[in-house]
Order: sequence, then C-alpha cells, then structure tokens
Amino acid sequence: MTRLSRRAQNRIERENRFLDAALKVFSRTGYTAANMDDIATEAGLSKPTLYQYFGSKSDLFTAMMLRARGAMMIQFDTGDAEGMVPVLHQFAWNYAHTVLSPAFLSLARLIIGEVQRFPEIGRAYQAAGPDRLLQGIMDYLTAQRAAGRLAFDDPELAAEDLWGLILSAPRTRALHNPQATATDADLKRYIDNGLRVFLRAYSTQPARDLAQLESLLKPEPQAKPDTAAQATSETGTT
Amino acid sequence: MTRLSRRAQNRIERENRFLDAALKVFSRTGYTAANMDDIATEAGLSKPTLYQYFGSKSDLFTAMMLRARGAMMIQFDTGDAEGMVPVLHQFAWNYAHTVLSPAFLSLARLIIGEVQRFPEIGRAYQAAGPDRLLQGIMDYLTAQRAAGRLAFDDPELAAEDLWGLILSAPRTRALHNPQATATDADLKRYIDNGLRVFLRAYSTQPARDLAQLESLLKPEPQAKPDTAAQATSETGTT
Amino acid sequence: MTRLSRRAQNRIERENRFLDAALKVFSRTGYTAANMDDIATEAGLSKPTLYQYFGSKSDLFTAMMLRARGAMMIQFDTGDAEGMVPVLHQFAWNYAHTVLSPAFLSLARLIIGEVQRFPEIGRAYQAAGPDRLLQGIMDYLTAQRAAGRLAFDDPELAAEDLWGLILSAPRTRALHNPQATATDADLKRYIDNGLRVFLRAYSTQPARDLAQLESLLKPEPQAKPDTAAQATSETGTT
Amino acid sequence: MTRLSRRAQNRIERENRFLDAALKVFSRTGYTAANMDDIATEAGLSKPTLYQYFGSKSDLFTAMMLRARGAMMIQFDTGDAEGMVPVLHQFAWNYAHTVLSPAFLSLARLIIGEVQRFPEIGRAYQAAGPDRLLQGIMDYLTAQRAAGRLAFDDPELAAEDLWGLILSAPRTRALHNPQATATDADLKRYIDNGLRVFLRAYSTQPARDLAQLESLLKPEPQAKPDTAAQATSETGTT
DNA sequence: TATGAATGAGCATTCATTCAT
DNA sequence: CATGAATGAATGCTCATTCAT
Repeated sequence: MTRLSRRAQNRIERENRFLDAALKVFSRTGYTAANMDDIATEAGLSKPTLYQYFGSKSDLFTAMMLRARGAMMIQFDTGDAEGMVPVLHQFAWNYAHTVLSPAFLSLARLIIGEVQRFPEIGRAYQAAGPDRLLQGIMDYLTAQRAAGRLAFDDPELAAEDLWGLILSAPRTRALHNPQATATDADLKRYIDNGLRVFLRAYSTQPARDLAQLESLLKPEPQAKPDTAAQATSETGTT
Repeated sequence: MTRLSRRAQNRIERENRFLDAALKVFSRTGYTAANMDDIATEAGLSKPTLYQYFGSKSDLFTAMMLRARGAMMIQFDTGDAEGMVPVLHQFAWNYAHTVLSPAFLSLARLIIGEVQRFPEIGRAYQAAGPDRLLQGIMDYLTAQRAAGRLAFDDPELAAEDLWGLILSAPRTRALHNPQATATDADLKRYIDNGLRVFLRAYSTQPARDLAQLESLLKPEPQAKPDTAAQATSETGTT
Repeated sequence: MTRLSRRAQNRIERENRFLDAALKVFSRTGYTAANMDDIATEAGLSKPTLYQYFGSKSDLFTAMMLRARGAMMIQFDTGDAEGMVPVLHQFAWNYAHTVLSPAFLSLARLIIGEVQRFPEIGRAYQAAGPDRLLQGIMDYLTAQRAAGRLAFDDPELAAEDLWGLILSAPRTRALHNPQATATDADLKRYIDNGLRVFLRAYSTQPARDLAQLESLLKPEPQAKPDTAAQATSETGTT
Repeated sequence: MTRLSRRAQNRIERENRFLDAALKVFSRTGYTAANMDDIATEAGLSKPTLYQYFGSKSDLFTAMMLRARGAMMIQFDTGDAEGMVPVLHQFAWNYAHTVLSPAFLSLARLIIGEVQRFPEIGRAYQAAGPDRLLQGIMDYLTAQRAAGRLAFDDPELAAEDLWGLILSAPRTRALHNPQATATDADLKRYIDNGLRVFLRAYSTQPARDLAQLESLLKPEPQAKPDTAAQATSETGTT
C-alpha cells in the first residue's frame, strides 16, 4: 500500500503542478496564445508528460477550469459577525476582497474571453460561482424577511440587488483595467453606499438599521488584511 | 474631383469592409486565434491588400476597436419621455436593449478577454462607453436633485447604483453565457425591480413616484421593437 | 523634333534615374533582397513605370550591370607622365584609387556574389574590366620590351604580375571588409613595394630604374585627391 | 553511457547534416534566396527540427560559416619537400589546388557577396584564412632570410607578393567565372611564372635558385591528384 | 504615359502533437 | 513512467508582377 499510495500521491502532485502552471499561463495570455511548452516548463516537467496527464490542450484547459471552480466557490461567509447589519457588512468586505483580487479577476477575464470557445465553462462557472453565492444570499435574506427585518417579494432580485449595489461598478471597472487595483478606500466607498441603499430600500426599520450601519462605519477603512486571495494565488497580472 | 473622390470613397469603403470583417472574426475567436486570411476572405479582398490598409494584425485590431467605440458610445438617451419616472423608465429600456444585444456583448467579451494584451483598449472603452454614459446619468440625476425630486450626496454613486440595479445581474449572466439571450420578459423583471428599488432609496417622494411607475408598468412587455442592435449588427454568436 | 527629342530625353533621364537607384539598392543588399518598391521609391517614380522601362527584376539588374560596365572600363591611363618609371607609378596610383573606391568595391562584391545566378554578367565584367585593362598594360609593356627597357617572354603574365603585385593584397582585404577603407598611406606601401619588385624582376636596367623610382617616391603620399570615384558615386557602404 | 553518448552523437550527426545542407544551399543561391525548406529537405529532416538546432536563418548561416572556417584554415603546408625551392614549389601547388577548388571558390563568393549583411563573417574569414596563411609564409620566408637565402625588408609584403604572384590572376578570374575551372596546365603556367619572378626579385642567389627551379619544372604537370577539395566537397557549381 | 491599388505565391517561424528511447 | 527529438500544418507578413484608371 505504501508504494502505491506514494505513486498515487506523486501523480496527484504532478497533476497539480500542471494545473497550477496552466492557470498561470492561460490567465496571462488566453487560451490560444498560451503554449504547451511554456506550461510544461512552468511546471518543471516535460511536454510528453503533460500530454500523458491531459490528452490535449483543450482537455488541460477544461481540467484547469474545473479545479479553479473550487477556488471560486465563494460562500456567503460572514465570519463571526452577529446581527443583520454587521453580517451584511462583513459579507460585503469578504466578497469584495475576494472578487476583486487580481487572481480572481484574471480568471474571470479568461472565462469571459474564451466563453465562445468553451461555452460549458462559462455555464459551469456561473453555476458554481455567482449562482451558488446567490443562493447563499437568498437564503440569508429570506431568513431575515421571516424574522421581519427585511421586506421583499422576490428573493433572487433582492440578492442580486445586494451584490449589484456593492460590486457592480468596481468589478466592471476592474475587468476593463488590469493595472488599476481598487484600494480599500475605494471599496469602502462602494460598500458603505451599497449597504445604505440596500437598507433604505429593503429594511423594515431603515432608520434603526442605517444608524447601526453608521456606527459600524465610524472606525477606519476596516483593516481587513487579506481575507481575499483565497483563490489560487499566483494568478496575478504579471 | 470625381475621380479622386471616387478613389477616396473606394478606399473608405474597402477600409470599412476590412473593419467589419475584423470585428466579425475577432469577436468570434479572439485576437490570437483570428487569422488574417480569414479576415481578408471575409472582407472579399486579398491578404496583401489588407496589409496595405493596416500594417499589422495588432494595428488592424486597434483600428477596429477604435471604430467600434463609436457604436458603443451610448448616450443617456430617453427619446421623447417626459417626467422623471418615464424618463428613467425609457432610459432603462434603451440601455438594456443596447448593452444586452449580441453584438455588444461579443465586443465586451473581446475587450475583457484581450485587455491584458491591449490595456489601452480597455481604458479607451471604459472612457468612451461606461464613463461617458455615467456622466450623462449623473447630469440628469443632479438636475432632478436640484428640482427637489431626488436626494443623494454623491451623484456618481447614485448613477452607478441606477445602472447596477438595472443591468448588473443580466449582463454578468450574459457575459458568461453567449447562448442565452435575455428575453424582453427577463429584462422587464430586472428593469421594473431596479427602478423600484432606485426610487425607494433615492426619491424624495417615493410613494408618488412608485405609484407613477406602477401605472407605467401595467401595459405589456413594452413593445420596444429594436432600439437596440444599433451597434454593428451581425456580430452575433455564430 | 523639339517635342519628340524632349520626350526622348525625358525617357533617357528617367531610365537613368532607375538605373542609378537600382545600382544603389542592389549594391546595398544584393539581388534577391533588393525590392522593386525600394528601387522605384529611390528613383522617385512609381513601380509600374519601372516595369514599363525594364520588364522584370532580372532585366533591370542586367541593364544596370550593363551600364555599370562603362564606369568600370578602366584604361591604362597614365596622365601626362613621361618615361617608363613615372608612367608605371602614375598608372599604379590611378588604378589603385579607382579599384579600391567604395563604389567600385561594392559593385565587385555584387558581381561576385551573384555570378552563379547571372554568369554572363561575370563574364561581361571580366571582359570589359580586367581583360581590357590587361590588354592596355600588355601593349605598354610590350612597347617597353621593344624599346629594350623590359625583358619577359609572356606579356600577359608580365601584365598580370604588375597588377597582382600592386593590388592583389589590398583588394582581397577590402573585399572581405567593407568597413576598412585603405588609406593613401596603405596604398603607398603596396604601390612602392609592387613597383620595386616588378622592376627588380623585369627591368633590363634594374639599378637605374630602381634609383629613378626611389627619387620619385621621396615626396609625400602623392596627393592624388580623388581620381577614384569615377564609378557612379553614391554606391557606398551606407 | 551508451545511451547518452548515442544521443549526443546523433545530435552531432544531425547538426552536421544541417550544416552540410546549409553550405550547399547557401553557396548555390546566396543568403536571401536560400530557403529553410530547401535546407531541411536537403538535410533529409524537417524544418522545425532545423529550427530546434539553429534558432533562425541567420544563426544557421553564421554557424555554417563558423564551421566552414575550419576547412579554410590553410596551413603553410609543404609536405615532405626539402630545400627552399622545392618547398616553395610544393606550397604553390598545394595552395593553388585548395584555393581554386570549386567548393572553396563558392564559399569565397558567398562570403564576399554577403559581407555587407554579415560583416563579422568577412573579418573572421580574413583572420582565419588569408591572415593565418600569410603568417605561415612570413615565418618561413623570415627563416630563409636568416639563413641568407632571401633578402627583403618587410616580411609581410614579401609573403603577400609570393601569393599575389601565384594566385592573384587565376583566382580573380575564377571568382568571376564559375563555369571555367582552371586546369592543371593553367596552374602550371601561373605557378612557374610566379615562382620565377619571386626568386628573381627576392633570392640572394637568383641564378642558382632559378636553375634549381627549372630542373624541378621539367617533369610533366605535377600529377598532384587532389590535395585540394579538402573543403567540404559537393559544394560545386550546380 | 504614369500610377494607385490589387494579388498569387512564397517564406521564416511557431505550435500542438507524437514517437523512440 | 518520463523525456529528448521530431514533424505536419498553420500563420503573419512580403514581394514581383499586373490592372484599371
């Protein structure tokens, strides 16, 4: 068993090295311009070995994307926050940091740019990423509605409004401009505003919730160090 | 004069044929996978002629993008609508139809996918498209605030909220899924909700404005035939 | 007649402009790498006109070479020198300056480099240049033999020895090194030595002739400014 | 060891096949007109393999020239001849056969024709070929001077005179005329004359040395079969 | 007659993929 | 199992040559 499991482990490790390399190289140049030599070199292994693990370029791409999905499966994660307003606030920061990280943005650009060539990947990403998160948000918002704290008819729309209010603008901007990384100050501006608007429109007790929000916002730019970069690091802009 | 102008006209016509072909082919496959032979063939002219007009592949790409910017320069256009609520409603439909048209989406995907290779194009597009539109919205919203109909501090955030509430979700979805075109019913759902939330959060007289909105929404799916597709049509999904 | 001759003159002038341009461009890059666009541009006329004058690239090359032959038809020219030793001395300088001029060397390189492609041109050049000159030298040396001043059996070999002694070394070197132009000091070294050796081996009165030669050599480097560059100037190394 | 050395040997063998092919093709047509397909085909391997060995056309050219230099490094080789006159005689034949071989001439034409494009190659050739040989001749002549058999001031000029007298004329002619190969009878004429003139001008005992030379020359055209053609044969005129 | 404009054919170079070892 | 070595098929770009005006 030891020998075999060692082999298996070895295999998995090599596979991961290839997938890491593929993520890096594909993110940098896109599917067509990426070349198998570079990926093999980046992985520190040989090209025929690469072909033994993944039968073709497009198989490799697909496999890499499949694995990347894991890193993109954002949860409606709110840490240890308690109370609706703190929870939403926490969520906003977690989410913003993740989605606006260079690695995450590169991957998003890659998916969008190649979606015509690999339509399933676009769909898979939509399902694993945004849609799953959306479900998480919906569940939470629905619970808050049940508790009488929010009012809305369509939970999906409410959830989409929440993230649209927070991230639509900075994300669109970031997709178009790889150089400019959003600072925490930028994020704060978007997040604070987004939450305010959301509460104003959806809270059953806007005055109270907004007051609570303001008190939360007093302290400085939220030293959230790097909840982000959970996605496979190294995918940077280079 | 006749001869010269004929030549000049001929030149312009050919140039446009090349640019059309380039838009089509680049949109279909991305920059690297697109090949100059295909573009020339698509244009019905020869490759050397293509090179005489545009010295290199990247020059052609840049020129094509430059021209495409024209088609993307969305205005805050509201037709003949009168009154704030009808104006916003009209804008929402115009804007949605344009931005979600297949041609527009293909181009957006192309830009996002190649922005690492051509950073200036991303910036140029951001400036000519979203930023310009944003300015239009801001101006309008600011005027409404002056007239006492809206309340907000930061006009930019308000403007971004307006379009984020209306288009963030369907556009993101569409970017990830070239096959699924949003139906007018889909749009209606997003637009109606977006406007409601916006008014609830920003109007100084939410009750009255929302009532006016509801009366506007009664009639069926807005037979807005095709204000859209103003962008170079035919760029579709293929 | 005036009009016609004007036309004819115009034609000749254009033809010459093309031939000048061709010489320049072909000399710079060789036959294959030279391109008809550059030649037309250099001539300040259009490519179709070029084709009207010379039906093809190789025709142009041949015509250019034919004309260049004129410039290469070196004579056994000795100016106003009198007496055998001064005549030979004068000839040596004239000849050296001509043959080692950049234009002349470029042309020689071109001929040698393309002789496999255009064998007739090599032969034509040999006949018009070296062979003709050789005949001139032979005639002179034979006359001197008749006058009892030189002794030899084979006039051709004697003539070849004369120019071999003077120019073989610097010309070979120059053919291999386009950058290094021989200075007059270099030439003086070769010429003085060559004449000495020639007289020692061929003169019937070596002592007297060598003494006369030495007295001729006293004065400084022979301020022969530029008897050279008779070949179409401008053919330089660029 | 076996496997590795086999690979290495294989590599070297293929490299040589490419270099042989390159020499052949470049010599035939010059640098620009030669095409990588032909060279690969001539080598019996594929174009990508050629590119794996030599990264570019100009690298291949340079490498080929570098290797060719080996074949051009003529020594002042005099076989087993003894005594100054036989040594010079022997040298003359060796040298003439080598330098006038078709392969050697083709290469010389190639170098001269491409020297403007590859100046270092011209210089390298001059250094490795003519200059090295010259040094050999100089050393020998200087030794003979020390032994009292020759008289001269400048050994370089003496050495240059020796080879200029022997080879200048036939080599120049051969460079201009690829078809006409010099026969041994031609060479004999040049060599005999060159040596006579050299001895007449440089020997301290011309009468005795010339007599010795004449006795050497009696026998027929020197059946020196082919000391020449040491250079990569097959480079012929085609 | 002179030219702007067009093109078929070619060429250096690259790359996904496959063997032989 | 891993790899050095090999290749068929493109692809961007150029050039001699020809028309239509």
